[in-house]
Amino acid sequence: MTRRPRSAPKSYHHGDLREGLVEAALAILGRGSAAALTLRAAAREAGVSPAAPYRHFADRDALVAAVAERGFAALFDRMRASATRARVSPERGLQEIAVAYLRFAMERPAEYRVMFGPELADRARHADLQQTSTRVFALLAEGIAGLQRAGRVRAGDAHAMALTAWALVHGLAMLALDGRAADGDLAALERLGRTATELLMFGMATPAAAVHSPSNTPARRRSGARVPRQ
Amino acid sequence: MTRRPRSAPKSYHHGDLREGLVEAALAILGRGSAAALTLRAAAREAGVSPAAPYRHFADRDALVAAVAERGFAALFDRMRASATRARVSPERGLQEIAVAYLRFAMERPAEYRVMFGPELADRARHADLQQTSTRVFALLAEGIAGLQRAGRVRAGDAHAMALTAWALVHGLAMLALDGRAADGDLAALERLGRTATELLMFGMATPAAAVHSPSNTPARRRSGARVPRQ
DNA sequence: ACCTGAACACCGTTCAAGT
DNA sequence: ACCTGAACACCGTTCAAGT
Repeated sequence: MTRRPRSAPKSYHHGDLREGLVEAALAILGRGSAAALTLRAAAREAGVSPAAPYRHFADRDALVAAVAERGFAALFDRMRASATRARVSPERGLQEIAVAYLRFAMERPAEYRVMFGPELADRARHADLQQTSTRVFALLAEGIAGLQRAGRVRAGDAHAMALTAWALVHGLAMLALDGRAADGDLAALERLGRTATELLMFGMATPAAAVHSPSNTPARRRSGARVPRQ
Repeated sequence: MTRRPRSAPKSYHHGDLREGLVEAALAILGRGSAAALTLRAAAREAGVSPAAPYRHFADRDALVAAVAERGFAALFDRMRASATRARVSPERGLQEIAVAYLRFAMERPAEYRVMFGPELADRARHADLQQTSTRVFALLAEGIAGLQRAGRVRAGDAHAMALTAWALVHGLAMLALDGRAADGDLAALERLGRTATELLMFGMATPAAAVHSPSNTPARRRSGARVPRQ
């Protein structure tokens, strides 16, 4: 958001260079890997000199952050659309959010990698990015809070639960992009995503163990009524 | 593994240059970020010319792969030690594996990032890395298979379950390194890790919902007896 | 067999200069 | 106000040459 502070001044020969550089970066990511995304390559793609980007971005990381922010905004839209589409059951809705997330990662792998790449390790530098990525998390947290209100998810720290859900899908996405899961097969990854979210919803433990085992009862109680704040 | 094919020939002025370069790389990662790890910097640190590394590594990515392989080996040792230490209950053992994993990521953040970085996207190029990282996964898969044999974890695809567990802790580690979880506080991350693994073990659903809700029953059945292979 | 020195193309970034 | 041209330090990589 806040792409430009004031009105859009169609400066620069071809329009808005800041926008043009982000588009160029997305094009580079779309056809290559994250390593190909250099400031100079983006400038070339946009048809300007290597120094021109510095009028609009403090450094290379700032361009990367802008691209990542675009990515999070697109991911947010996908997730929300998917959630409102799947009105079968609340649980199903959360599951479809996860599937939409994984689909995004598989369709735009280089862009997804950049969204979580080391360039943005100190995220305080990029306020817009921080804000947009937080919206993705908020979507998950709201979904879980809604399930709690509906009595479908146990009481407890919705924040910790949402982080757990995010970690799960993000981890699956990364393992898939690394070729460690689903082997590049989108349908397989979607199945794995549904399985994983079901496991998170209903647990891996046998129903008998969850009820009778002495070692499980306290753990279960802790993860329920008073999940520790993180 | 297979650090050197034949006997260790103490060539190069200071010993074994291949080994020296890996040590240098680890030192660089230990005091800086992943961006500081360049071939030339590693060569400088090892006291050789910029071209010398090419006697031992095909390119920069090969050095990164060797460093990552070290990381996975160290992570494997930590996880296994932690699992054998926590002999309280099998579930507890799995939980302690997760905590050991998260602790490793927090203690060696740059190294952890390199282990999952984009440089190693095509992992087929680095057979040793592939093999060692697979051992980490196998440790999780064996732990879950053991829980299944003990009747503590429901029957189903142990491979999918292990991938789910790995995705969860890997996702938590990444979110923590990105400052999105636990805010740099190791103790908070350990709590979050225990909470998350408990949620995966016992589920987020209310016990009532898991048993009575009509929409959950088929889902539960699917995630249990015959989890789809991925 | 292993390393050095020099070189090439490329990158991030800066800065004076142009319009 | 925005962009160009030239420059600097740095990087990955190659290759002839040294020992």
